[in-house]
Amino acid sequence: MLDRALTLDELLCFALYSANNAMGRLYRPILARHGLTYPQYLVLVALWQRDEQKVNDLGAGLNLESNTLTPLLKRMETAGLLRRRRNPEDERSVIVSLSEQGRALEREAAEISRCILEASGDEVADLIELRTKIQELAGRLNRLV
Amino acid sequence: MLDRALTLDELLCFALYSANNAMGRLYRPILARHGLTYPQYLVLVALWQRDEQKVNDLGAGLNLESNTLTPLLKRMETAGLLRRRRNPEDERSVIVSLSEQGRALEREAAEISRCILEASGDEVADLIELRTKIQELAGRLNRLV
DNA sequence: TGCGATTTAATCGTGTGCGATTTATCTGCG
DNA sequence: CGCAGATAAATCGCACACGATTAAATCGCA
Repeated sequence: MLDRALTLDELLCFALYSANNAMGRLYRPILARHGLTYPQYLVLVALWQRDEQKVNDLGAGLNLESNTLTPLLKRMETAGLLRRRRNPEDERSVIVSLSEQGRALEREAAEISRCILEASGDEVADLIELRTKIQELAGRLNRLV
Repeated sequence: MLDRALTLDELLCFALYSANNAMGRLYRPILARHGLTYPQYLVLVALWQRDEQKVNDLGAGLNLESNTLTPLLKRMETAGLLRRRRNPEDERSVIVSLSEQGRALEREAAEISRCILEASGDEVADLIELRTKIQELAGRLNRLV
């Protein structure tokens, strides 16, 4: 089956790719006003949720590894958003914690997510259902890797 | 409303980001066997659908601009997947066309998309509905930019 | 106790995405 | 005809993602 040619519009992967790029383009100018990039914002969300996480903990939450996180966290440290220090209990790991500046941004985050929510659609229940479906998909895909 | 802290799992944007990354990780080793990256594969899908497209046409289909496409297409040309030539009718534009090698990969693409389909879920109708919802979201977001 | 295996970050190279700008070509209007 | 404005691609710089590898610290077992 499915011998005929594929089209972009038939590909679930392209729908995801395109929606993710579009979301990034929407967030970028809003986040730029706070000196943030999109992945940096996600790191902050993770830290607002729970401060003092090891790099691996952040990676587990974000599905990223140190090859991506280390340089990203270094840039955020340079920007004064967080601090990185070796875990005294186990010098292999590094503990990431919010700076005052990083914590302060949380108060503006509600505003940001409201902007995005409005842009995403009008029916909140539909968005939640969509989010759940996408999370399930991500879960299935991640389980294969 | 929504004064309390956000969590990653509540963010539609993170669901998208995470699912898109996971999809990329799934595709990467499969595509690597054919010497392709994920965006390069999408370019090929667009060209299989319609050969001889201008850079802007590809960009309209993929929601990308020349700053992304030009280097990507140059790498694909170097790899022998396609050819780029100035439009004789209008030397401003560049026409991208498949090489024999690029065309040949289409036959293996059905195999690739079957792999991904199996990984994505078991109920095809559900996947199609999800894809449609994501496309609608992408459409709404893109319309704002 | 000692030392190989494991764990954790960091490093490196490649390929995107994209805002901003530049270069080349064409169009249309006086 | 000539030239300002528009259009198309290319260029540049920066920040991801990620496979592969490395370096440092800890663990576990003989």
